[in-house]
Amino acid sequence: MIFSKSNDDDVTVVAMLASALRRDISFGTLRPDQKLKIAELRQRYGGSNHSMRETLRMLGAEGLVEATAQRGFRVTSATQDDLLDVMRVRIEIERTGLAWAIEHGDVHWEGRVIAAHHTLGKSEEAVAINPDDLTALEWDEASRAFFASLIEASQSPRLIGLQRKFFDQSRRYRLSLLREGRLDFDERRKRQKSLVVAVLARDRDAALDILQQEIEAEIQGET
Amino acid sequence: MIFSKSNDDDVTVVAMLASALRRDISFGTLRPDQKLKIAELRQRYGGSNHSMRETLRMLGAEGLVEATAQRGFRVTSATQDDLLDVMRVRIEIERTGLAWAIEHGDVHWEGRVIAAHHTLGKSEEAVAINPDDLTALEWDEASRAFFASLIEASQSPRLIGLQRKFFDQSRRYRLSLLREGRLDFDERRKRQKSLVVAVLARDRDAALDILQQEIEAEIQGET
DNA sequence: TGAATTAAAAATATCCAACATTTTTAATAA
DNA sequence: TTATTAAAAATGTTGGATATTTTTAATTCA
Repeated sequence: MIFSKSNDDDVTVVAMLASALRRDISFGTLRPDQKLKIAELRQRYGGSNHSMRETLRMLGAEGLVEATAQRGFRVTSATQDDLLDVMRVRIEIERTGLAWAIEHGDVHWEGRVIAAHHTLGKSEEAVAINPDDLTALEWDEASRAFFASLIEASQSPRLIGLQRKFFDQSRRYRLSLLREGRLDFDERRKRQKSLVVAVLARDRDAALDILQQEIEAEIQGET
Repeated sequence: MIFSKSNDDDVTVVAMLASALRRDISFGTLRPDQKLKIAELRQRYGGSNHSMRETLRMLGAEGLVEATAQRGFRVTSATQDDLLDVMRVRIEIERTGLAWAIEHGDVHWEGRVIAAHHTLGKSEEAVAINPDDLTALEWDEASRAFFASLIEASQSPRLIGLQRKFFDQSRRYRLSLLREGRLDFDERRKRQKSLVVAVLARDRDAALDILQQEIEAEIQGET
């Protein structure tokens, strides 16, 4: 068949529950530290108790939820320290990944970076004007895809997985920055542009530097 | 009470199953790529189908097992490429962690490093003489504790978690090296010694360099 | 009054049994 | 031999039941 589900994400009940919960944690509908009682969650999202437990275990693995033996699950707490930790680690992971990608990447990789950058540009414009939930999610995904494209050629499955994981973990903070209008889209556009230029010029040090700045711009503890 | 279980590892059925499976994957009793059928596993390890599924999800998160929708679970395959990937990532993670620890660590941290090094020394002697399964596991744990002590003062929970995760993922390869007698305990002892010296001297560059060598010594694709 | 104890309620962690769906294997036909 | 089809096996999911543990509320006693 020509058409097929692009991802495995919604084929199983557990996968569906997982994405619903992920979304609600990202938007803060399920707040940090909130107790996640199986019975309540089932009422809200459906699924059997086992499916729900399995789902929570998955989210636990992703770092969105924390499990304590005999005491169930709760949304991972969001503190300034946690934000700092995730961003510092992101910087190290992504710097390493980009360095390796610049070393190994070929011209097709460059093409994919350019494409992802183009898509991201459109999304940034859209979300700057109208930051509603749907637009925000699309923007976040475009952003993820752009960063992912950068290290795609790193040839390290683990590094790529880590990038995704921590990008997902930082989503709550990022969407919160967006909601509060604390993102400088003008600066972002300039940085992203010069990042792509540096990458295409294979100017490793410059590229790593700009990448780090772009990530650091998401920290902004207090204005 | 004075005595209490030191870890949450065995309080729940799932946790018990997880450690049993982890052990058997490490030793290769459950071989790479082996299909993990729920029914068979239950016969062998006990537990209900749900507990077993939950366990496999956990191990999936740890990277020891891979899950495919509708097609169940299998032991993560072990290839030369995979070994290289995990070791390269370990090097980056642990270098970063040690750099941060050297920056932040205090004298108590130094003490813990020395203690862990001492314990490791004893274990290395023991396993060099008699590498049976139990001794091997104790040695591996002492080794883990030593590496962990190095980055303990990094002040990054995520980095510490990643170190553990990838150390665990590389256990299969490491135990296999040990079994085949391809570890140079003399070299290891010297490196570990000088690593501790460099750490205590806060000689960052030297320490990172030796740490990297120590990890690389575990790669040894072909003799 | 306030701390400690006890009893009741809620929630977690399990298990068993059953079924629909999907994948894999074996048998049969072209 | 290759395709097709039928049977078997395995996965994913559900509902209901139960022991254990944690949390909450009520009660007692110093």
